[in-house]
Amino acid sequence: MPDTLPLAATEASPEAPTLARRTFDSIKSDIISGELAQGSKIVESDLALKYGISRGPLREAIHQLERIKLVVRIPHAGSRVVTLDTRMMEDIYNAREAIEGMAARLAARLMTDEEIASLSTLLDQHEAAIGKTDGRAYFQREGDIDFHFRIAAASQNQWILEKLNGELYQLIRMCRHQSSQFPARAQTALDQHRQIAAAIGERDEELAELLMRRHISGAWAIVKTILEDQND
Amino acid sequence: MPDTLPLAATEASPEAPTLARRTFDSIKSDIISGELAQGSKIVESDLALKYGISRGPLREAIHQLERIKLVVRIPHAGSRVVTLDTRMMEDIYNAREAIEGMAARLAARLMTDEEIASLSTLLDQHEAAIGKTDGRAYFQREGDIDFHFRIAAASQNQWILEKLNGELYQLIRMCRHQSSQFPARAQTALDQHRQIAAAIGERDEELAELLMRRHISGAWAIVKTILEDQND
DNA sequence: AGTTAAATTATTGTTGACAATTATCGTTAA
DNA sequence: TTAACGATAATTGTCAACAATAATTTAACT
Repeated sequence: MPDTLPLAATEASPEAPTLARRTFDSIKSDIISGELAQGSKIVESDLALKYGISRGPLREAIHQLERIKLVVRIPHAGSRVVTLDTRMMEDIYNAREAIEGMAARLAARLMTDEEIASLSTLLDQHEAAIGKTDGRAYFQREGDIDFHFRIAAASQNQWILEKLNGELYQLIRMCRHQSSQFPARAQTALDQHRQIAAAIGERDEELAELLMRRHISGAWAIVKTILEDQND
Repeated sequence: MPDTLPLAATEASPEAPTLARRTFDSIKSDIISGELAQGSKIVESDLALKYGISRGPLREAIHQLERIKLVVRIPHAGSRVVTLDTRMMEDIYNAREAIEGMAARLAARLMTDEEIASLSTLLDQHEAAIGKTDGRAYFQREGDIDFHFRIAAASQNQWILEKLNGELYQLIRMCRHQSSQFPARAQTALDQHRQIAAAIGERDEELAELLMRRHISGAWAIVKTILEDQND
């Protein structure tokens, strides 16, 4: 029996099973979008009021946010929204390079031929999108993450998938979303994605890992200059 | 001012600032030691009674345990102690190989000469310990993890350090602690540690990463056979 | 007897009040 | 004027009761 509920249900019916979880999602997107400013103090009672819930589930949501590093918490002293400095982002990108390199290696080993074909289709779509929207489109940036997500999923490594999707990508989204400048390197990225996909298609684990690592460290080099320019 | 507190303080004064945190530590060691069996159900009220606290902080402790994967939790359905199957441990070791390889690379770049000398001293101590105690103790006393921890710390990458020390090493400890057999490859491990330390001393990032990865994937090959033997 | 449905129980999710801790601000003294 | 001290306020940590959900048992019916 499909749950074809009336529109009102969208608001009323949870979608997510628990209050804490819904609140977690809300605050998360508020932080990533910048609605909750970096470094701003989080007062439990205030936020509980704002989201219309009690402090219990709100606390739980904050703990989950701390887990994925969107919030830093100090016992008895409260919590603040994370501030993304260059140092932290370098840690993130270095870790990402290592993990996602391994993911690419595993993907080259484990992806089915159908999945590889589907990945190629995805890149075609991205290419079309770039042509239409002049490359800088918001869609493309999420499209970038689409590609990386597929590889992470194909690695069949739960730990890696969870860390990439649940933590690192969130922070990178936040960093991108709040950076004033956007690099227009959509075509470059797409070319590299194609090379990586090709290496996976050849089942060349070594090359897939190498290319992925190079792709990511190259991205970091650019992000780094942007971050450093901003701090002047 | 060193905190040379009297013995009584160890018991009476918290050491950890919050109840939830202390309970987290307690349950964690109970799980790692096997006192709380793998796969056993966790009932909040029972544990709250057992540890003499209310459900609030206990819930918080359980959430933290879920974060480091010692507990799996399903909304509205309760939580259980994790069960370490071969599949999960393979994920862990693959992730560890990637991350700790990167840590070794960064360590080769960033370690001071003093730290390198100190690392060498540590390995001397381990060698002495092996001679005395017939090798098995190297793993049991967790000297092995000491070495790896130093490298993780020397990477100066907070994310990597936190994931290794807070998550992966815990799971590996648990796996070792609850495995009936112990591989007596202390001398082999020590030799490999020496090679890694040497590469770091030479500031050879490439080699340090390579050797670390080989060291870890070698360890996994052994752990894997043990796990598979156990499941018969 | 087996299967489904209702009622009961057990367990988790949520709430508001209370306790403990930390930060803030004004006062006093050097 | 500044530094240290103490009182006050703000905020987090903890608790016990209540509500909602899921699991279990019982009962009825085919």
